Amino acid sequence: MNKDVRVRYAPSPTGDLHIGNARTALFNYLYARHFNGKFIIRTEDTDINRNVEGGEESQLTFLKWLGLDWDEGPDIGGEYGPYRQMERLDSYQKYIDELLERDLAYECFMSAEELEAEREAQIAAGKAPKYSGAHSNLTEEEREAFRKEGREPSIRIRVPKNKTYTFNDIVRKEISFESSDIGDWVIVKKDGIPTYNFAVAIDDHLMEITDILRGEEHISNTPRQMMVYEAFGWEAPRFGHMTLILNEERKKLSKRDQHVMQFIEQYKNQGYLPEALFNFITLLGWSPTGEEELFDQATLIEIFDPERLSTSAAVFDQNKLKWMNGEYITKASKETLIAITMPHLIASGVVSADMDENERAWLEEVIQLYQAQLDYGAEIVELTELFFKTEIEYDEAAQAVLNEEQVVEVLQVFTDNLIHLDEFTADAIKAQIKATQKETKHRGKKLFMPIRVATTGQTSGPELPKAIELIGKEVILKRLDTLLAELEA
RNA sequence: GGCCCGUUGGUCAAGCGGUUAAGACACCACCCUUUCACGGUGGUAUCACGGGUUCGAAUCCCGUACGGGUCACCA
Repeated sequence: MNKDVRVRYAPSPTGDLHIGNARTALFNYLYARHFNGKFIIRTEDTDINRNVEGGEESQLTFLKWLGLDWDEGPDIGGEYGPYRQMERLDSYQKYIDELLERDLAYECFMSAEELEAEREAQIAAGKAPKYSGAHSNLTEEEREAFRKEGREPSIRIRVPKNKTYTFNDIVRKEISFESSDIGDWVIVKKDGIPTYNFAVAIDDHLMEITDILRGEEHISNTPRQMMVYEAFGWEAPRFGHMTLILNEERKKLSKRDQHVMQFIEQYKNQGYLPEALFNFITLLGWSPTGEEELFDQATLIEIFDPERLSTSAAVFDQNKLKWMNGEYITKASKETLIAITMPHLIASGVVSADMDENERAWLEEVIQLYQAQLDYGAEIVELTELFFKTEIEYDEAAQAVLNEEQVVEVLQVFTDNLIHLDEFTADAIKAQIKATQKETKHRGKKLFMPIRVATTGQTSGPELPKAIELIGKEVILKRLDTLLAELEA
């Protein structure tokens, strides 16, 4: 690389940060940092009808949450500002004027209805819809006449005839398009605002962007942008088009999909860790050389290699994300674990936000019981249900255990042992389980399962003595008594 | 429909002319744990199809099928 690498992520503030956008941002970030380049954020807000209030802020907030940082952007400025296209309108004007001046662009007065009619006629005739060029050679008089009618012009660029646009895609290698397949396209809308394809090329050039990684849906935009670079004699950046992320039906992940969570915010809210999400998304459409899959951000920056970007689309496997998040939770600090779980417990109403110190300490112990098996924060609610109620229900698997013949004896003895316990601690409880074993001669599954099921209602769960301690003597004895009464009846 | 892109297990994927076709998730089995969870070991399962090229093809070429993207005064 002869020039310093400058890479950008250009979000439209039309909504919250989506997984697909996050991935684009993340790979550009990795690319910039790997090559010791600059990472820039530019807001593409030229579609004033679709912009939403707070959209930009939301995008930036979740980018930050994911662990990205940038060198220039709408929030921090920089030498190449401003970083919002709507604030750059002035800088586009001279280029528009120049194109008009050189007759490389022209005013088109056709109405939306006329354009639509033209398109439909082409489709009906079995042809690819494409602007006909009807207004490409209007005389000054004709233009004047249209203006008198009150028509507003848009500005279209003249697409060169019989030209092949070829570029060497970072991920797909050589791709070419014929200019004859592309109609003169709009560079300035009727409202005077430049279109995406035009503004993006001007901005990328002005901001000295060297490399662009974006979604596959932009492949066909590339020749258009190349035309702009060509018209001004500018060198085009390197383009790389990443594959799309698909849903289970192998369709482009769309915001309407019900099966997977689409927005980064949802993952944050469900108690996913940003490091896990970062790691997981990186592995969607890119793979390292070795067999390792768990990487922290610094390592990913170091080993990232754009040559290893995948050329085929990937299905978003939420299940594997869950697993990976679980791996990160297992390694997380106590503080992090509490932070991603406690709010869910409070929200579910089982504990109060202004709990006292004792309750908090108890709750933290309960939560820690599940650190190794927890996959995401919100899961804590169902996992810990049994700690927040006195009566429990026994499902089929539990019933099966309770039907075993030794159950009554084991539970009877265990209950008697427990009643006299002064210190209701895990160690003491463990000793009583041992004592129950000696007395009943039952051990292993025959010993533990009845106790586990009777006290927790579940056939699987956390370490038993500790769980019993945390449930508390009173509740445990109550459960035991109730169950024994039922079993004997 | 035109143009563009893609196709290795259920999913993510390695592989870039010669491999017993890695690894991960999920699933199953076993081991560890006096139970559970964690962990460990092993197993089931893949080169879309048809032609070439080659001594040899998952790898290269051409077709077909299938999937996707795009053809906006959206980005």
